[in-house]
Amino acid sequence: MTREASILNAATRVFAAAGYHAARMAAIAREAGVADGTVYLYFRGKRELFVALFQRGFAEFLAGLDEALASSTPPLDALCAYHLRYLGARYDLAVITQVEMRHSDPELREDIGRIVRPYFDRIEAAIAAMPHDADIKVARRMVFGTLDEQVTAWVRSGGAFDLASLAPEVSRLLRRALGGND
Amino acid sequence: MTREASILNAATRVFAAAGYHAARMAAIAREAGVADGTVYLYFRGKRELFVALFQRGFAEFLAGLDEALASSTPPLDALCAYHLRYLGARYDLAVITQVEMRHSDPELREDIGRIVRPYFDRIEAAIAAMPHDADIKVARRMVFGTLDEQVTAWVRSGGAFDLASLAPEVSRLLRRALGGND
Amino acid sequence: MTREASILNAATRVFAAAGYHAARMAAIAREAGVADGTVYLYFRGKRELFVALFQRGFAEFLAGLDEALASSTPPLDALCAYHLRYLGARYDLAVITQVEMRHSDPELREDIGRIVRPYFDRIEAAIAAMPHDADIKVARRMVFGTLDEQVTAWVRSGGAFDLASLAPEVSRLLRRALGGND
Amino acid sequence: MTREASILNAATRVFAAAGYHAARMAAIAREAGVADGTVYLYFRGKRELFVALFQRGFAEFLAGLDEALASSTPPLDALCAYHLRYLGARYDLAVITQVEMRHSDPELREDIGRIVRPYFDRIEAAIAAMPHDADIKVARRMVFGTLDEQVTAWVRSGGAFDLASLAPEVSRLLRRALGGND
DNA sequence: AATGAATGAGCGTTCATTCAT
DNA sequence: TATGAATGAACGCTCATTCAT
Repeated sequence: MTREASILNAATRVFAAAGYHAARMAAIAREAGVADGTVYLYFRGKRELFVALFQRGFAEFLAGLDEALASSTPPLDALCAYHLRYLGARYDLAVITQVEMRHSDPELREDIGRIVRPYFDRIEAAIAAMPHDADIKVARRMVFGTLDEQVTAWVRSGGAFDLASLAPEVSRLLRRALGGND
Repeated sequence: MTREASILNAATRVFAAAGYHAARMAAIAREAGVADGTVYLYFRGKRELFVALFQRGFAEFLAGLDEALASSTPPLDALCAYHLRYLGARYDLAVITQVEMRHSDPELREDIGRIVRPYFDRIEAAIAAMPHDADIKVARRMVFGTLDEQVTAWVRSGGAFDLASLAPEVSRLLRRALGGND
Repeated sequence: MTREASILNAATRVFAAAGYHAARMAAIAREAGVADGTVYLYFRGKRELFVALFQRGFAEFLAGLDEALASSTPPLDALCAYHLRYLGARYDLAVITQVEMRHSDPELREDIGRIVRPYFDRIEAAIAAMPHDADIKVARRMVFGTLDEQVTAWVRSGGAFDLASLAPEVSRLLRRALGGND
Repeated sequence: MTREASILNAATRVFAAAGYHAARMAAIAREAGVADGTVYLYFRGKRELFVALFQRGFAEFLAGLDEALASSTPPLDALCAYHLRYLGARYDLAVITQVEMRHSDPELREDIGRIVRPYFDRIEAAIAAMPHDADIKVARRMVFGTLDEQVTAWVRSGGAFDLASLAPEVSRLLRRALGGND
C-alpha cells in the first residue's frame, strides 16, 4: 500500500470515529504510521485530505454504480441494491457520508455537494427510465432520502443489522411510489 | 421576552448562520444583549445550549404536530403537510435541523437522537393507522427520509422555493408507496 | 501599573533579549505575569505588540526631543545630546531600535519607517536652523548615521561605556562637518 | 561555476529578496538547481550558509578596498568612494548588509561582527593617516555610520538614485568633520 | 443575578535537517 | 556526491469557560 493510500485509510478511520472537527491531524498521521509533516506532502491540509477522501470514495462508488446499472436489472432496483450493499460493506465510509455530507462549514459543504451531484443525476436518470407519473425532483429526493435514511439508521444502530438485505423492500416501495408498477 | 428566551433566540440565529462549531458563545451573548458570563447562568455550556434549543424547537414542533394529527385529515397526509409547512416557515430552524442533526460529535448526536425519537413514533403511528403492507421500519425511514430530503434541498437552495407546496405530491407518493391506496 | 503597561514592559525585555523572531509570546505573557491569551486582549498579535511598543517608545522619545529643542542650546547639539542620553538610559529600547529598525519583514519595516520619519524631519530642521553648506539629505543621513552607530557600538559592547558622554564630541564633529562653524 | 558558487549566488538572491528568516532553504536549493540535501554537503546549515555568504562578500569587498587604498587618493576619500561604489553596484548584497547586519539572533550577530571588524580597522587607519583632532572611535563610527546610512536610504528607496555619486559630498563632509582640512 | 476580564489548554501547519538509496 | 522523501519539534493564536466584583 502506498503512503498516500495508508494516509487515506487512516483518515477514513479517524474521521469516522471522531468526526471532522474532532479529528486530529496528528492522530491521522500516527494511525497511518507516518510523521505529522508527511501528511502534508500528500495533501495540502485537513480540509483537502477530507475532500480527497470523500472524492475518491465517491468516484469508486459511482464507477461501481455504473457497472451495476449496466446489468439487466431495472435501473432503480439496481441502484437501491447497490447503494445499500456498497455502504453496508463500508461502515466507516457510511459514517462519514451520513455525518459529514451536511456539514456546517459552507465551503466544505459546497465541495461535498459538487462531488455528490453526479449521483443525483444517476438517480434522476433511473427514475426517468421507468414508467412513472411523479414530479422528478420530489421523486429524486424521495429515492435518495429513503436510501440515505436507511443508512443513517444502520449507522445509528452501530451497524447492528444487515443493510443490504433491506434492498428488496426499499425498491419495492419506491417502485410503487413512483407509479411504475404496470 | 425573558433573558433565557432571548438567549435561545440569539443562539438559533447564530447557530443557523455559522453552524455549531463556528458559532461563538460570545457572538450569541452579544446577539442576545447579555454579557458572556450570563449565558452560563442559564445554560451549562455550548453543547447544553444547543441541545436545549433543539429540544424546545422540537417540543413545539411535536405539540403542533399532535394538533394537526387530531384533525380529520388522514394522519400521514397531515404529518407531511405539517412537516413541510412548519420548517418551511422557519428557515433558521430548518438549517439547524438539516445541518446539525447528524452531528459529528457522538455525544451531541446521541442527545439529538433522543429528542427526535418521539417524532419517529408519531410517523410509525401514522403509518400503522392506514392500510399498508410495508415493513414498518423501512417505511418510517422512507417517510422521514423523503420529507427530510425535501427540506435539505430547500435549505441547499437557500430557501428559493415554497417548501409547503410540495406536500400534496410528497404525500401522494408516500401513500402509494405504502400500499394504502385502496 | 496597568496590565497593558506590564505587557509592554515585558515585551520590551523579551524582544530585546531574544530578537523579534525568537521572542515567544508565551515568554512575554509569563514575564508580564498574565496568561497567554491575555496579551491578545490588549494587542492583536505579535506584530502589533511590537509595533505598539516601538510606537510608544518613539512617541515619548519625540515628545522629550521637542522639549529639549525648545531650550536655548543650538538645535543640533540639543538633538545629539538628547539622542544619546535618552537611549543611553534605556538599554532594552536601544537594543530593539538598533536590531529591529532594519527588519527583514517588509511590512514591519514599513511600519517602523513610518514611525521614525518624524525624527528625520526634526533632524533636517535642526540642520536647516544652522549655517551650513551641505546637501540636506546627505547631511541628515550623516547626523542620524553617526548617532545611530554610536548607539550600535554601545549596544554591541553590552552597554559597557557611558553613551551620553559621547555627545560633546559627536556634536562638535557634526557641527564642523556641516560647515556651520563660522 | 562550481556547485558551491551557485549555491552562494542563489542564497544571495533569496536572502536579499526574503530576508534571513523568511528565506527557505528549499528555495535556495531550487534557485541553485540542486536538491535540498545537496546544500548541506557544502554548508552545515542555514546560519553557516548565511555567514559564509557574508564572509565571502566581505572578503571581496576588503580585497578591493585595499587595492583602492593603494592608489594615490587620500585614504578616507578612497574609502568613501569605494564603499558607495561597491554596494551601489550590488543591490542584493547591499540589502543583505543593511537588513541583516544588525540581526536579532545574538550568535549570528556576533559572527557578523567578527567579519566586519577588519573593515573598522581600515577605517580607523584611514582616519589615522590624515591630520585630525577627533576621538578615533567616535570618528570611526561617524564614518561608518554616515556611509552605512547613505546605503540604507538607497536601499529603502529601492535603489532609486545613484549611490556612488554621493561620494564627493560624503567625503567632503567627513574630511571637514575630522578637522583634516589643512 | 449579571458582568466581562482573564484564563490556558489545544492544534494545524511549517520547514530546517536527515538519511536511505 | 547527489537526491528528495520523510521527519517532528516548535508556536502563534482562539475561544469556551470561570470567577472576582
